[in-house]
Amino acid sequence: MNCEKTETGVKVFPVKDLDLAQTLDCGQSFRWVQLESGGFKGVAYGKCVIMRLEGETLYIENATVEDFENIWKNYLDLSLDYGKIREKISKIHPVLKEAAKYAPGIRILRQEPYEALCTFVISQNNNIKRIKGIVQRLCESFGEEIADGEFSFPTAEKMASLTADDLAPLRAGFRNRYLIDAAQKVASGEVNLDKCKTAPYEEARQELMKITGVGVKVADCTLLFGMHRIEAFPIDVWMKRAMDKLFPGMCAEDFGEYAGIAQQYIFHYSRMHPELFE
DNA sequence: ACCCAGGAAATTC
DNA sequence: GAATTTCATGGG
Repeated sequence: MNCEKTETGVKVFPVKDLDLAQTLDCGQSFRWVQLESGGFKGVAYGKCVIMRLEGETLYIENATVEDFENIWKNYLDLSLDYGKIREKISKIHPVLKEAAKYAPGIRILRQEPYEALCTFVISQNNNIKRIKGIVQRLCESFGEEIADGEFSFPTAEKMASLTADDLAPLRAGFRNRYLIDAAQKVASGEVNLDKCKTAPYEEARQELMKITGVGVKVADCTLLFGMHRIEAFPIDVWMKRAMDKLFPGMCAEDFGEYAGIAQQYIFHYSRMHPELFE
């Protein structure tokens, strides 16, 4: 895979097994918006870029070759061979094979751990459209303006200096105090996010669950999308329906070391086929 | 008016 | 301890 400078950003070729809509707008990150041009604009790691894919050429506007190597290559998980993984997990179950074939361009993003934690705390008993609005207001209110009208995700330290009432304008409701608790425990070191990247899975889960407002599902999503623990298998309402109907008798462990990737294929497939569950 | 939303805490049985 | 209710907010 080669990355070279263009007039306004970088150009990367070849990029396989990537579909930007399937990856950036499928409920793992809540900060990307699709422009009329078709490109996706978003902020991660304090940088704002616009991505677009033409065949197997990925263009990232407002990025340098250095940023690509240090941030975006990692963010999009481009070092992992998803084609090979898809082939492997397709042998587990015919419906999984079908789901993987349906959206082969899904990748698991490597988001910032604290951002993943907060956005999935916000996600509970909520819908994706509203989650995006709350996250947007959170960044505009308490993040740093890194470009004209573009804001980074606020730090745990910044949020730890606030009270739940300060978050009222976000309209996140009962989740406000959960966010403050998360910020305080991360900022103080009571919850160690770095440890969650390498600790045994159940231990990492318990570490996150020290936070009020973090249960098994939010912990699993944080581990999958913020710490790249691809063995995680978050079960939300869609996944529960899918497991009951499409994979009766199976559990997370049956999906193996790439369970998280399988989960994303199944989640997306299920959301695109609601009629399966009527 | 009623139900649901990538759930979890608080309360009740 | 397991099952049920409540928690803000917005959209359909």
